[in-house]
Amino acid sequence: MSKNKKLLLIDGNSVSFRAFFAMHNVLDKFVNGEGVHTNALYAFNNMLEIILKEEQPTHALVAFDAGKVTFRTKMYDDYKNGRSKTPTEFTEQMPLIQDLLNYRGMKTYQLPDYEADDIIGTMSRKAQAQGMDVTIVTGDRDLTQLTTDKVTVRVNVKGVTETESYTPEHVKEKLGITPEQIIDMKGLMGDTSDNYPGVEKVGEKTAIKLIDQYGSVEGIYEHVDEMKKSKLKEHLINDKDKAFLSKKLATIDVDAPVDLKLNDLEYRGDNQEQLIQFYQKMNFNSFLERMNVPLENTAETLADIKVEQLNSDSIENIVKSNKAHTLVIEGFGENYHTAPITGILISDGKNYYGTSDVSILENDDLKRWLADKTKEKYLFDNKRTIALLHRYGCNLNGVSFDMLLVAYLLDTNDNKQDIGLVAKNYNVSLPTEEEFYGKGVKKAVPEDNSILINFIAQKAQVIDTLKDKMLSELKDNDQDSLYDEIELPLSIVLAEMEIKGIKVEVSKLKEMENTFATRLSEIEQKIYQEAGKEFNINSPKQLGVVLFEDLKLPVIKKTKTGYSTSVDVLEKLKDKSPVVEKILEYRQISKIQSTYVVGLQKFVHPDNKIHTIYLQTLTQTGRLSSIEPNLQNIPIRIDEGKQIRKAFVPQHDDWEIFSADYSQVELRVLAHISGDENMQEAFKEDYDIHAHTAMRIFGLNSTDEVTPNMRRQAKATNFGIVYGISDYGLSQNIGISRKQAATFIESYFEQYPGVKKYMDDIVKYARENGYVETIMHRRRYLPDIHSSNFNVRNFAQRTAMNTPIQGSAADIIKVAMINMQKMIQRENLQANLLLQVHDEMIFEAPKSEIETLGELVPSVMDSAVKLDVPLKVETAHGKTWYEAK
DNA sequence: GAAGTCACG
DNA sequence: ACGTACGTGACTTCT
Repeated sequence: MSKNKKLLLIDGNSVSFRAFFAMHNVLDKFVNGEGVHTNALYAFNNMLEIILKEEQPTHALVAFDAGKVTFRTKMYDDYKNGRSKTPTEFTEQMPLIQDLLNYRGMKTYQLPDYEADDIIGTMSRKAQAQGMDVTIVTGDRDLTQLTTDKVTVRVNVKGVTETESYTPEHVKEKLGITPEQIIDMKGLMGDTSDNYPGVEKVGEKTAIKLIDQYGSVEGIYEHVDEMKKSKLKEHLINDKDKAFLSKKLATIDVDAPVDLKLNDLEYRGDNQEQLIQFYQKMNFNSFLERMNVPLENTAETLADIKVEQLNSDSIENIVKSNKAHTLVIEGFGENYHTAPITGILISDGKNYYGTSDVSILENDDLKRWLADKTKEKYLFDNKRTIALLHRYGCNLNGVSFDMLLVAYLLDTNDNKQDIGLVAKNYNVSLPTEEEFYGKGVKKAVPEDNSILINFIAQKAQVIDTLKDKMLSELKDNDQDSLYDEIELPLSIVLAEMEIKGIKVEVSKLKEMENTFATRLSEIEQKIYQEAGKEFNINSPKQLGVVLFEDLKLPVIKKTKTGYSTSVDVLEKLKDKSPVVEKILEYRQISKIQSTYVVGLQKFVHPDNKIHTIYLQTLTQTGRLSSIEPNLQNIPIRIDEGKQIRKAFVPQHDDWEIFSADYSQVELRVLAHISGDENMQEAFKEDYDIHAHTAMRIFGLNSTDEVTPNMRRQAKATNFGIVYGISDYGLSQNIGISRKQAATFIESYFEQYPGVKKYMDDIVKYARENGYVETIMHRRRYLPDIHSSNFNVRNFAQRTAMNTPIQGSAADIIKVAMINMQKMIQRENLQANLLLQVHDEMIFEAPKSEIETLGELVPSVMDSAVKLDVPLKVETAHGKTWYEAK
């Protein structure tokens, strides 16, 4: 017996729309030869590949909406009104999607006056009546009302390649109602995106409760008089007409005049020849590869690169050439401060010279060429390359193209330090580091040397191939000066900081290790006594049992896996049992001990210094991050932890540590970009900003009346604003009620109306453009701003508010770092910039230079950029990092 | 490798 | 009605 027939129905409009936003961040990378965008087309096809493989349909249909006017708009004028207009980058792709479906052998259909839903509903019932199985694919959850034993609805989640399958059981499980009752639910709650009302104050939860009790909208109104007097009852009665209208609007027509026969929908697969031509026109290399079509310009040719030996003869050619060269210095191992160089490759785009004999780096001509800033070079990861070469006694200058930096600026999600991954985004195939070297225990350099050299030659070719395209994208985004004047010069500054390193007194750490060890075992014994047994205090699981089962303390918060034992919980239990305080103390000390006192020692090199690695291309906002070890989170807030800073010292006796930090930089940035006059005035007059805020939001006449508690609350509110405020978040942070927090926020926005306007405008900007920007045009794409999920969307909105603030502050200090390094050279100082911690710079310098730095550093920092408010800088110095604060 | 916790701005 | 602050990295436990 042959397998059962299966009909695949796709909601063309909703899936295309989701496909568009799923790949919105790569919009400009997906353009065909005629300048038409292809991102939605590409994502749609990806989805098709997966669905066709999984479903193996015998019949298929893709339904589209016919136009703006439908029987629903005739019923209700405002149906789907007020939607923001569809971007032209999207509409221009719709004909292409139709073409694609045609070549893939799938029937498409639309019907005047009806929406795609109705076509799908009607055909699903026809197919079901003939005993066929049906799968519906859509981005619209409302279609789950069509679910039956024979009909499965797959709704796109997170982009289009993943779906959630709805069967009647799954609907029941998720919502607690039957598929048929979904229209009752929609009738009661309405739909904001389709713009119909429902009953006031009734959302999903209330709607489901009512349906559970009365079965349907009709059932509810039969019994509405019996209901207890309540606001809900009033709303139900007032909005009765709306409920019935909305139910009608939500109902998919399963009997639309569709003139299609099931036989017309038989699916016979791709029209290979036309599809290949189409893919070629769209530059869809990855799909071509999957069809085993040889490509003109990628993998096959890359593998065939002829590499000549890099030796003194070839170096002669390189040195006398005036062409730009691509440079690959391959290191093996994660941390490039210790990793050996395993291969070197230089190419002028035509000839490839490579070797794994590192002694070539002793060649003076090569050394001179590398250091010559008039010899232009392209590479991937400037900072890493400088650091690797430095350990082999070579300097590097003249780099104009760093593919890693450019990729990150174009899209902060391209932040993996892996050229293979970046290449993939441009449809160029190159193995990733993991694919080439393997992972885990299998990770190794290939025994056959020529394989390695060939790999790094491929890297060089990819850099060369993509350079012009990436640089022109950069220009289109107006990001060329961010790259030329900030990120590229910064990569050199950071390399110098990492290479210089900061000196650490290991003896000091050893001393602390002993003290803390004794103290820890003392606390440990006391905790065991109180608990009445020995257990692993570091295990949240075991600790949870002791606190909440043995000692029966009240459970404040739960995690996915059990009881929460985090600080805020323990703080609330402090007065319930003396053991809680000891546990807090134990946690604090043991954190300091393991992460810092013991942890840092592992990173001290033979030169008695720690050489961190700054990740310049990781964060979504433009900040740096620091790893192996992280020197941006050395304790300061509590004194026991702050002691760690006594181990950080200058590299010479008679030198000091000097630190300089921006005061309130993020709020100043906010005052600048929001243009809020009241906040700008506060900074121009150099008021205490938190006290000033307190005075305003508490309606006082002068800052003299501000109590410390008011100032604390105002400070928290200022932070909250920067983070993209929510009343709940603020209430949790300062321990007030949610209502009070809401009042704070409300009066905050009254006092700083410009800030309110900024928050509204930036979210709107993100919705319209798909990204937000800093003052230096650093971009962050926010595809989630269009999410139908409330939480996901809200998170994206807060991010839209926060990123320009945090990111612009990051821009500012980056400029200051570059200018500072120039200043040190110009003034011929011995001082070294060692660390950056987001809003501060830490230097070491001879004592004799401290006074000069005290003048120079603040002036360089506060003039880094010109804002509408002044920047303020505070400095300190001392024998150790501890004292320089 | 995920989850929980906690260090920093 | 929904469930929260923004951005990071490292250590420990446990599956």
